[in-house]
Amino acid sequence: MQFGYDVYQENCPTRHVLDRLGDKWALLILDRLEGEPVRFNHLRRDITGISQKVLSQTLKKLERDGLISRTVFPTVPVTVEYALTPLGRTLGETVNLLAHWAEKHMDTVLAAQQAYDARKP
Amino acid sequence: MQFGYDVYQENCPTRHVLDRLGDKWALLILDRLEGEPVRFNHLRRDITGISQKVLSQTLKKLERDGLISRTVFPTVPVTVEYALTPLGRTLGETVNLLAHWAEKHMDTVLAAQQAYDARKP
DNA sequence: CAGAATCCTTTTGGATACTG
DNA sequence: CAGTATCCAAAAGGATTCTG
Repeated sequence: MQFGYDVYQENCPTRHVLDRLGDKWALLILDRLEGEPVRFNHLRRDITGISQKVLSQTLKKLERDGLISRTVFPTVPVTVEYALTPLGRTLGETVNLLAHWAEKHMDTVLAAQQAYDARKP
Repeated sequence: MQFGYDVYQENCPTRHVLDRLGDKWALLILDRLEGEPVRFNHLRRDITGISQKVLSQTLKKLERDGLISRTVFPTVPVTVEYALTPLGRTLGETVNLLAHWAEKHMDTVLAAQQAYDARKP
């Protein structure tokens, strides 16, 4: 099955969704949130290389899309937990397939890259 | 199932693969190439909004990863066909699931966005 | 037809400092 | 702890021109 024709057109709502998924950090965050809820700085430590600014922005987008929830606990200092919503959980299963593909075919991709670079240096 | 722990670390090869998939155009191109091979300008016309430069760059990356093939026909003027490789075809199935998710849950996401914007104007 | 090259604008992202 | 605000460097992207 392919996308319907209109998905290739601009301003198609599905394109907006794909734009969001087409974010290297979003996929990693969604995957990380499977299992238990995770606090902000915990995410920041776990997902190496993401800056605090970009993490903050990405979480906000995912929350806006209804994929993750943000829960504030009135401790001192304040604690914030991020978790997948039911909607986010349905997407998580799909993301896992992507992750599984990546792990399974990673070696093949790397070999293809090296072959390509050898052909076109 | 989640990613292995190392996937969250920088310079993990799986991250490189996910970076490539985390490209809004790559997903659309992979999907469009299911079915028959497609020529450059045909892709350009079908995938509305992509510039010739970005299409060219994206195709090159996908070819380097071994996901698509590029075949040159010595016509005048020259004709170039892009198609999924067997490897690309295995990924295509996963991409379809993502596309299917997007089409199915698009309305829910849009509603979540409007609710979010209403809460935080 | 299928691009490469160039230029220039827009976006993105990192570093730093500050706040409830 | 969990961010926001600001400034600046880097990268991505569009428009245009040119070519085998």
